[in-house]
Amino acid sequence: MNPEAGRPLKPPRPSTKREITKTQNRGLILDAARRVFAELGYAAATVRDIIGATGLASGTFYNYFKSKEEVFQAIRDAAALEVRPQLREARMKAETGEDFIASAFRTFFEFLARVRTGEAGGGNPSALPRMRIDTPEVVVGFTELREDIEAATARGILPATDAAYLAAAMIGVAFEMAEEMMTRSPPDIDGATAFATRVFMGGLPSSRA
Amino acid sequence: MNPEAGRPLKPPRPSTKREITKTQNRGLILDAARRVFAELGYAAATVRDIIGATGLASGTFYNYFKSKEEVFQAIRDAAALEVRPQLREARMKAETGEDFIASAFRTFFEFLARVRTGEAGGGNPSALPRMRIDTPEVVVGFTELREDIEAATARGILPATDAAYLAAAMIGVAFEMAEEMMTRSPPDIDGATAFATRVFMGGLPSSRA
Amino acid sequence: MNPEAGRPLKPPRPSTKREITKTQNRGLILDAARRVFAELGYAAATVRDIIGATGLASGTFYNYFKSKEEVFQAIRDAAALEVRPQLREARMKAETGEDFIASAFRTFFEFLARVRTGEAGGGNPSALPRMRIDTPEVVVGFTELREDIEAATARGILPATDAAYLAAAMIGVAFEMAEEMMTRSPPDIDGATAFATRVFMGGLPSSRA
Amino acid sequence: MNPEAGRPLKPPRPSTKREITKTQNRGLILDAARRVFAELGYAAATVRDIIGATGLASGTFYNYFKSKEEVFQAIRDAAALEVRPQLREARMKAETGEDFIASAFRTFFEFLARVRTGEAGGGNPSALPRMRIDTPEVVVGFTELREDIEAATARGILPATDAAYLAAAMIGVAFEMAEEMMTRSPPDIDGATAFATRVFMGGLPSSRA
DNA sequence: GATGAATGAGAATTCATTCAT
DNA sequence: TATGAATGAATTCTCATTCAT
Repeated sequence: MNPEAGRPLKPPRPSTKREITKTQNRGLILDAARRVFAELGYAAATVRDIIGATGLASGTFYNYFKSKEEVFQAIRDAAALEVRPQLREARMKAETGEDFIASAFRTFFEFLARVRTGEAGGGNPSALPRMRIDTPEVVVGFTELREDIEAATARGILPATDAAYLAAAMIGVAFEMAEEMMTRSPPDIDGATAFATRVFMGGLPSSRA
Repeated sequence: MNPEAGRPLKPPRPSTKREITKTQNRGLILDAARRVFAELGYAAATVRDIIGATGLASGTFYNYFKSKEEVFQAIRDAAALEVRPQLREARMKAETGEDFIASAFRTFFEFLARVRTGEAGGGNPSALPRMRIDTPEVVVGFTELREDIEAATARGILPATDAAYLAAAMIGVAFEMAEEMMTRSPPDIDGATAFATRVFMGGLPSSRA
Repeated sequence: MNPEAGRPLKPPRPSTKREITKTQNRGLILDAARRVFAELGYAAATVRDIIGATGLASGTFYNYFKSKEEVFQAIRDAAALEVRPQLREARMKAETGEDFIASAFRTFFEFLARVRTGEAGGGNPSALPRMRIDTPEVVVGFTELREDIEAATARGILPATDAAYLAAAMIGVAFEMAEEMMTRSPPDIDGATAFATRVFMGGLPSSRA
Repeated sequence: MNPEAGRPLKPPRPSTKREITKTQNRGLILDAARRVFAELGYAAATVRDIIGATGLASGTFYNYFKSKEEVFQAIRDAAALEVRPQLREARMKAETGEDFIASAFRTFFEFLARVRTGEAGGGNPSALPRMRIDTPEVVVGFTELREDIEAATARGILPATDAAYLAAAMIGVAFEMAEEMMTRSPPDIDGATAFATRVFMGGLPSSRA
């Protein structure tokens, strides 16, 4: 199922005593899985890949997780736990539509930038050098952003056009721009946020600037 | 990568009954692969899945394609062959920015609507976003649209903002909205086109209309 | 079963009318098989390989032979038919042991030289650049030489030592020297014959010359 | 070709019960492979055959070797490790040509006798010569003997005839006679050595003795 | 006969998962 | 709890052979 790419992911060799305090093995596995999912995507990643990136024995994996899917969910949940407070805060402070949109995009961009640095990207058989959509973090970002938008539309902060289309459009912009943003170094969070916000507040940005 | 470079460009039109069956089988495999990729995604799909969806014997697959990747490329190439002229025409005729954007979106939406009918849908093991990004047709749509946008920006029809961000934003909108659009029946090509165009021409639709 | 080597064997494209007089297809197949066996050896060669080297359709093969083994036997029989008269003649003329040995070696060397020119040799997984032992011609050569020796021993032309050991030794010398001989161009039939004969007539050659 | 170049040269001696089993399994596979190669020849042998002769699960094979070829090499390397010192010793001690030749043959015969016990024998689909040339041990024996002869010729112990022909002749004799020798029980090492030596020291044995 | 696509048994290889240590 | 070898089902791919044209 995985003939496609070399697996450059090196297991971080545990050396200090501190790392030997294992029951952080769970953490080790989660970290490895994050890297593997980011590089290969959920579907193409194998449990083997994760174990390999872990440096642990294969059996150990099953002391913590029953399957690849369970790791995926654990990462997703952890990520969700992390973003949610931030989003809630942004949501609270937003008074105007522009405010709301800006902070929604910013939160999404910041979250991804934090969580997805050091990503490899290569190795896809179909030569898609694209950000992986099936990564736990992205799924979380998606979900939260979508909820965010829907809530705002419901609350009247965003105008009540076709809500589904609006959510789709915003998510699409967020996702695709995130990828473009990540190619710039350092990740251009401010620029991306401004651009995206302006699209939704007034059409093509330069028709204003 | 193309060992048969010296062959006649036009494949000889199938005339005998045998050749017709052969062409049909190739099409059978391509169709099956389209369905399987759409349902499972490229990475999760197995050659077996494709063969199974085909009704043919396993060996027959290898009479036509060397691997899963080769089918993918064949589908992508066929799709590209189909959209490219349409996009070029839209690009040529567009005189204003609005024109350009509207027809780019419309072409993309129409193309996807045509190509994605008969899609299966469910069956995902984890709660992954249901939209497959790694489907050959989508890749083609992406590439072509991006080129389109960049050309238009270069020609001055579109204002010179950050072209990469603009391309990303449009692609994101197109991609995500297409998904939403496909859930409505019949596919709401007109509505989706209008909505997307208005976003890029004037910000949130209802803030104007 | 054959992942190992590229198959450089080109099907000789039939072009002239004369070659189209097919029922020499049998000959075509035999020739192709000879080449394939020489390059890959009997065990590693596949029917596919032979068909490929033939330029014919796969089904055609089965109009002439039931299997790889049948082709092998056909080649072997044809070869045997060809050497036997020569060997008989040499056998008849030989009056002394030296005569006999010399002509036995010479006949063997000549036969192989004639039949095995243009051999490729490469491509073995275990990097054995050795003459193939499991080639129909070699089998024939073996068999005939062995019979020859045994007959001569029986007739008293050769001294009655351990006949089995003698046969083995002569065959070994013949076979291994044949390989060495074939590496020289043109094949050094005279030298090889002289050398081999002298070994058996007086020990290490230079202890005489 | 050796990605693990940095590991300690001495593999840690198996101490735990697990490691012992592992070493045993490796040995099991090697032994099975030896038997299978001897019976079927390298080319005709399948990984499946080896696994089958092993009693292990199919996957287990791949815990030890990547392919049929790798097993072959492992056997060959092990065999080479075993003969080389013996041949070197024989080479060193030899003072006369007769000495040299006798001990070269003896070493080779002894080696083969030791290594080829437990061979299965029959089962060949076609009337191929029963001696497998493509068995790892035979390849090693060949290589080592050839080197041996060449060195001796260079040192002047053997007369300076055509060294390549001499090597070929000796190897042929050794190889073919070994086969004959093995059919006698117990393997007639002394007789074979004496016969072979006498051939090279004085021509056909009985013309002298 | 000649053709060459279809067939499906079988070979190579990978992988999630178990379990004795 | 950690280990990592063993397992065997699942997968990819090859090949001899058949058969409609």
